[in-house]
Amino acid sequence: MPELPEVEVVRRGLHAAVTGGVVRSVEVRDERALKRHVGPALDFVDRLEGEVLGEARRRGKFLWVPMSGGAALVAHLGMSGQLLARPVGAVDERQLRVRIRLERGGADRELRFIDQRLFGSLAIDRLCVAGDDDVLPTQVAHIARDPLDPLFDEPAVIDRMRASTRGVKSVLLDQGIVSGVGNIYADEALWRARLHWARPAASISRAKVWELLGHVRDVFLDALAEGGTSFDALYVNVNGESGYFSRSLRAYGRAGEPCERCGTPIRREPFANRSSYRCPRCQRLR
DNA sequence: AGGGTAACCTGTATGC
DNA sequence: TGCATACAGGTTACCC
Repeated sequence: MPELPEVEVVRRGLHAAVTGGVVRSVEVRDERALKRHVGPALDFVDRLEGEVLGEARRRGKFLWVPMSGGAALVAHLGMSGQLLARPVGAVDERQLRVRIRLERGGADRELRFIDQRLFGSLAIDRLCVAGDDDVLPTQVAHIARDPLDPLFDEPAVIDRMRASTRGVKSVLLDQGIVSGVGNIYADEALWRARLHWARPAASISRAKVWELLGHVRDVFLDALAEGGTSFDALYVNVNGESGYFSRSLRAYGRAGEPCERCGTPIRREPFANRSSYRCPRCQRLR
């Protein structure tokens, strides 16, 4: 569920809530929430306890918090993951999977990982130096920079996208080419660019792909300004608050509603075991 | 190479 | 009320 804007909202919240905290204890209530951790739950707990948490970082949809010992606490929210900063003693959420008790400035609080569907997970991972001198957790090394990254190499990404004969949406969702885009924002950017999701990327002009990436960046920034997209209580920031960008969606989830440009009803179509939404008039194949 | 599919999970909405 | 089905923001593996 959470795509770049939602994950970035969480990252900013983590910065305010946990940076500088010392891990006092860790409770793993469901080991399935450690899917990305190499090793048993006990190892996860041992490597986390006593560490001082640094400043939260993000690449694409991955989050991590560097720790004093040199490793990092890595999080991916999957479809339904949440990271919440809660006071000690607050009532446990139904899907609370991992509880991390922190001490900061003499006060205790909890960083909680909640995940309904368990496609997200936490892990302790070591940091490595990736291609361009970037320090990343090893499991994040294959993730490309996102369009909001100051070092995003736009001409190189345009080349890579146009080197593919795949459908343009499939390329947008490929986190190894451009990261942070998921099903919602792919459909929104394609609507803004008037492109059909199945259009082969290689058939789109350089200028048009450049425009498309501009729309991806714009829709990310628009969503960020609204606190992200929440359809229900599944996506919330670290304080448990929803975002409001769902009001501004123009394609995603709007099947049957008139396109804001031309009035034609938005259509839902099967795509890669999920759904794509497009305007059948503005976003044609040829 | 890249598409289709399934697997990993739980919860909600809908229809009968 | 119950039951069956479809669907949901992601990622990865495997099979053609």
